Amino acid sequence: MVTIADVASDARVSPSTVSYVLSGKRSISLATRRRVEQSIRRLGYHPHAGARALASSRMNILALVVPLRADQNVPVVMQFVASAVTSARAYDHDLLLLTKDEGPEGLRRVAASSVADAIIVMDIEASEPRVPVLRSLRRPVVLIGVPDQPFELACVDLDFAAAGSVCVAHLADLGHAEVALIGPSPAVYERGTSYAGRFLRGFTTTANERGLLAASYACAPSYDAVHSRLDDVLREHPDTTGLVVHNEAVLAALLSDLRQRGLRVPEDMSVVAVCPEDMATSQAVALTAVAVPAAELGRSAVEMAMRQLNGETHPEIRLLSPRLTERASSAPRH
Amino acid sequence: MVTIADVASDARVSPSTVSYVLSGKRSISLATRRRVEQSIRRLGYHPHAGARALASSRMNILALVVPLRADQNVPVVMQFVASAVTSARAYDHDLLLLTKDEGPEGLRRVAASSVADAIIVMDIEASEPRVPVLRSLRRPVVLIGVPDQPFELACVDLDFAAAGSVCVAHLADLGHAEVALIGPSPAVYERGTSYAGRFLRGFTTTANERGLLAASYACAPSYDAVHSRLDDVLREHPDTTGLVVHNEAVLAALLSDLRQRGLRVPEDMSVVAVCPEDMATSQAVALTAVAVPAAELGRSAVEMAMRQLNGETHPEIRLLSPRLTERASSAPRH
DNA sequence: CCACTGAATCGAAGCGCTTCGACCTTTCGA
DNA sequence: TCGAAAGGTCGAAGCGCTTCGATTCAGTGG
Repeated sequence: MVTIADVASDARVSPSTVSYVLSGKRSISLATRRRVEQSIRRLGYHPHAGARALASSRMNILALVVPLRADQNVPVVMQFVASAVTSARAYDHDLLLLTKDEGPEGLRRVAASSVADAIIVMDIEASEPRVPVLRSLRRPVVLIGVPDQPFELACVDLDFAAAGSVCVAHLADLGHAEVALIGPSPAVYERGTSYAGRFLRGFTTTANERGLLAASYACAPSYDAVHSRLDDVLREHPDTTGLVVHNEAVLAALLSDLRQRGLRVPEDMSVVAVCPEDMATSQAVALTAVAVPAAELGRSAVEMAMRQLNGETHPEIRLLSPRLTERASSAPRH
Repeated sequence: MVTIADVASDARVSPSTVSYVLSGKRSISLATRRRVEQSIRRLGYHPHAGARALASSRMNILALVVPLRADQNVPVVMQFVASAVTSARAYDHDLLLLTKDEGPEGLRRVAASSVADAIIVMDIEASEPRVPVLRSLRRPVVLIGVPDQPFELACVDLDFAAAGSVCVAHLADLGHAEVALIGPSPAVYERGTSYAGRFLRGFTTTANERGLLAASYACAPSYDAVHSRLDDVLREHPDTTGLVVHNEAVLAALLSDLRQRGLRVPEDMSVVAVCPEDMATSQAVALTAVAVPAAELGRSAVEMAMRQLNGETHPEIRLLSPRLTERASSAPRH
């Protein structure tokens, strides 16, 4: 194994000088720096992560806690993970994956053993039970999602209230008067996942403000559930002409069910979704949608973690503004 | 921070004794062991990962290299990742995520800096360019997929040749005489991803053996592509009554397109898929399918990596046998 | 009864890195 | 011309852990 001592003797400087070249924490003459860098390249030197961690108490690893229940929003999670790992690398950090299943003990372990310098947690519930543990870790933490009581923890999320609002507003602008929300599965509401409620609130509030009739339905991710929810909508509110779908998993099923009922999108029914961009465009009808900015969330989360690691400690709550893109699935009301 | 010295003095033993209690590498009297374990719990001691790694040159971390191109098989990747991280934890290891984008330099970095003790690589191509680098790392490596020249690297994969064979055999057993394969997107074939070819070979060989007429079509993951491939099939082979679909991404589109053509599944057309179990059951028609055993692959890969870390070094190629489950989408030919 | 063996424990030497203080040159302002 | 400041480099002290003898003490067979 190539050590810093090997590099040092190759470049005829002391190990500490090599270290300073690497970290930039002291000024080094150009000549020396170049000599050292050359030795590093020639020998293929990579600092030993453990040694570095021991000496500096920085592992250069971020932990990311993901929900691995077979939720249907798997692609979104994946997109998020992808963006987080890429962003982390941009800060010369690696990404360690933890599952929600490991529970508080897993968080404690990872923090106490200094495997990870900071922790990013996805899938935050309204009354998130992990908040106390996370606060006790004395490590930077970033939550993806906003619990009711974030205390001093940093959070980042899509502004779901605004998203709900934007969807309704779009339909209102198109002249629709009666709309319905097809929301996440009942399980999500029961779990008290915070975004579901926030979206619904935005949806309802804006519907009221704009004088729309608005109903809302939780919908499990299955063809059957979609079918009965649409039955409900059309029975209870037969004049509904706009659907807001806050449930990626049922989009395909919903479109196909509408078609089978002879309802054309957007002529007979406008559909506005909340889903990742590529999902919106890959449906049978390109969907007008508020994008779930998974990649941006991942980037933000990493950035906020790094900020904290560098001592800039404003426990910030960052809400990303929703952006609605008009596509083929929404049109003025007949 | 709680160190091993704290535990040692609390339990009134030397640090080395604590270490031996933890590692079990020397015999410790029951009384002492208990005392130490109690101190550990009471103080909430977790060994410092860096220090441990420095002293033992074991980081207890496995690296997993995943493809993060927005492939449509994202859920499969995720399932795999989930199973890998869970399995790794069972061996007291953590999982570090790397992207394919990091390239050979990333692999070298992770290996040389001892961040990861072993490396698992997904998305292996037939003539996998990373094989040389991986061999040079002098670390345990496990490939998910089998390149043409695996040299001494361990591999694990579904036996795709057998899978192709099983699908055709099933249709043959049901009396179908003319079948078609809807394969992965042309991009996959071009990339020379190894499983595509192996599946096709199994499919073709068995079709010949059983005296079936068999055609095969690459199919991009879009509604349009599916539509034209089905046009092709029905024009070139109008008597086709069985479809083997080796392309998770197009399943939904394919079923919906068949329905629009007035072709009923399975009465007019039997469909056999290769896809994850939950995907097979969540379609409009429950699909007869060979399951992609993502979870089992993840487990195997981790297990093989751990074996190598423990010095049992048979560079093994493990092929998991396909299992076909009959569901509603296949039936005897009319 | 002695020499030996094995079990249980300890002390100390690193593992490879960062970082602090010290030291030696230059440079520069007074 | 001298002293101070700035720039550049080095040596050594850890960081917290594992592991290799060394040591002690019982028990054992001859």
